[in-house]
Amino acid sequence: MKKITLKAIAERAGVSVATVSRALNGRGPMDEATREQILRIAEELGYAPDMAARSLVLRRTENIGFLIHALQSLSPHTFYGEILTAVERELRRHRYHLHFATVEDETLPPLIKENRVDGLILAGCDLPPVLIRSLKERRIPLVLLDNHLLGIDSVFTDNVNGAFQATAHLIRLGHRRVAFIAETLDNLSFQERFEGYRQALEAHGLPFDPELVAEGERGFEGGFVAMNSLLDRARPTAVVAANDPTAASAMRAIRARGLRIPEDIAVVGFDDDPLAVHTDPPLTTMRVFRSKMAVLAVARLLDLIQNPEQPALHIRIETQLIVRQSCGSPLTPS
Amino acid sequence: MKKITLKAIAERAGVSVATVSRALNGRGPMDEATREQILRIAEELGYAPDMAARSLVLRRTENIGFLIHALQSLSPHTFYGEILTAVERELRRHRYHLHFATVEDETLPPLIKENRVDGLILAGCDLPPVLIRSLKERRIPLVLLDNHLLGIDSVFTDNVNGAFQATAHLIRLGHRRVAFIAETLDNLSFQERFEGYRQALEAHGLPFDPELVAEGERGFEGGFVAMNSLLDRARPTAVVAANDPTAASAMRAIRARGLRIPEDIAVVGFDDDPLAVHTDPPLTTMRVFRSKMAVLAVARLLDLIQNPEQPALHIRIETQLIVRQSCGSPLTPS
DNA sequence: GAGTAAAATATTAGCGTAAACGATTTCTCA
DNA sequence: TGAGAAATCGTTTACGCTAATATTTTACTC
Repeated sequence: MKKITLKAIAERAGVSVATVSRALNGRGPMDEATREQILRIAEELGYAPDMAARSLVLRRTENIGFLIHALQSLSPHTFYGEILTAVERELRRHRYHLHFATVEDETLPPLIKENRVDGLILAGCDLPPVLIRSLKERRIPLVLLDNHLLGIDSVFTDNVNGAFQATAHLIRLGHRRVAFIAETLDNLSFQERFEGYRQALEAHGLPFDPELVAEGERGFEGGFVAMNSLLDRARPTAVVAANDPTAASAMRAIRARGLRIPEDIAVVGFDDDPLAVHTDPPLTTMRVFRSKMAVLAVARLLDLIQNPEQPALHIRIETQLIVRQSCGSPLTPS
Repeated sequence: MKKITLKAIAERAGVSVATVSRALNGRGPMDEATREQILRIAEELGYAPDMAARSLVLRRTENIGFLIHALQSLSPHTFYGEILTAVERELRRHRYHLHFATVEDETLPPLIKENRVDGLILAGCDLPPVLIRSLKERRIPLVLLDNHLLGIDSVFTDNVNGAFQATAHLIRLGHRRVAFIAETLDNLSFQERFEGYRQALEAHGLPFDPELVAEGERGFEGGFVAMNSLLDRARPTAVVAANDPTAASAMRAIRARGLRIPEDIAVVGFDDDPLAVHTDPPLTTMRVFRSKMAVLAVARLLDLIQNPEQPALHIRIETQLIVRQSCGSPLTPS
């Protein structure tokens, strides 16, 4: 089966390749009859332009790179999986394609230098800023997703305000000793959520007690570790977890000590991960709009590709409190 | 910043572009001194071959397509996320790149006709066989991952034997009324697991009772629906779930009726999804080797690209029983 | 040191496409 | 009808690279 090229169509239609190219791309005035005939033949032969030839001459690939830190791939929550598929869906709608790549350090991934992509979506706040800066210097259009950095376009979740609301929810339910736990604070999102937690305490006139803050370790059981070390030294009546896996993990630590949720300790998570509905009791959490982030990031990136010289835009998306049973419902306070 | 091409290097080194190309690709005999000089200059200038030009002439892209049914992206379990990142890691090791695409129906995804990839990994058994066949007819090297079909290379999990073992585990613990639930049986993997369940019953001399089989619906709450409808008409002492999310969901249905796990009903899942450790009690399940599948599929695909005319290979990977607390431990039988 | 073999490098062609430019035909209107 | 404008289409070039072929340089033999 030989490759179907412009030439093949040209021969069949008895015209030159340029005419075929013009007909297919709709450039310049043309005789409607011949255009239709060419389109018909192209359809018949199942023609599709060779991407290599096309991008060689057009200097663009219609590929977008989706970059994520390799760390995240290990992370078992589906956060970036959902974002990835949402980004792909949106790109497909615009006839773009998605290159998926992970980076482990600060070295430039090969797809950049090799001109494999027209732009980049950098997902997550674990990508080293040094890498981001050096990508920016190469003047590749790029958008940060779920991350932000001065001078670079970004679409991200309002973590500070989200954590504020989560904490305020607990305070409204009457809690006075509210703890904060995270797998790690070596992560911008979690730091911001921590900040939101502190602001909420302050706004409600509650003292900040460092004893009520615990860090665990990276990985799925980070929340378990954090919660245990916290319970070893203090006894909060409520816990704000930096994300849902951490919360779920912490819930296991709480129950392992014979404490009840939410009666003894209320728990609120963050992200509205699918697992939130499966914990026992189902987890109250802050919903994060992954697919909305994806759509906005793609739109921004495509705009940036068309028109590169623009001031950086920072799009912040608010979160939404999803009340389940892990804090006691507002109707039946714990 | 102008693009760094072979020509630029050639001019700097005072040789022709062909020599530079040969030096970089290591083809043909060369003066060691000039080769080293060329390599040095290329390094200095940060040269990387333009992928479009390269693949235009070489007729290959060093891109692999990773295809998945759009349905799966909605599915919140991390199964294919882990596989995806494992595939990407393995491809990167071989200096290949990954194109991520989802399909919603049987139409050929554009990346095929446009020559964007050298080969395909088709992940999951939800991809329409019609589509798979038509891809095969285009003679694109491809490997099925977590799926199998006669005449097409595949790497997949031994679902039948896995479910057999899961069921046998329950029977060994003394259970006689063992149920089977799935989100849907409209899926090869789940059908095979169902088959393994039946075979285990038969092998242990237990009758097959259709009353003890329930299907739910696609989506995260499928297990909840299935378990409820099952409990409405029957009362098993143990349940085999087609996968972990289904099991987790079913556990909620069981507890919602005030029944205890594993004392009243034992539960075993499938996949060893990360969430298995977070359920209460932690879920006994069959471990599936995602990253092993990924590595094998990539190896097979790259081999197939180099040497297309080979008989199809079918690589089946066994599962492993992971005993947690949802069945009662073998040491403390329920 | 001439003749030849071998090694090293240069020249050329071509991959499939789009765009610039040029050539031809058709149309418009005085 | 004829001149110019407009429409239509063909030719050429360029994109950056590799492979095939041609040419030069070097090395070697007697």
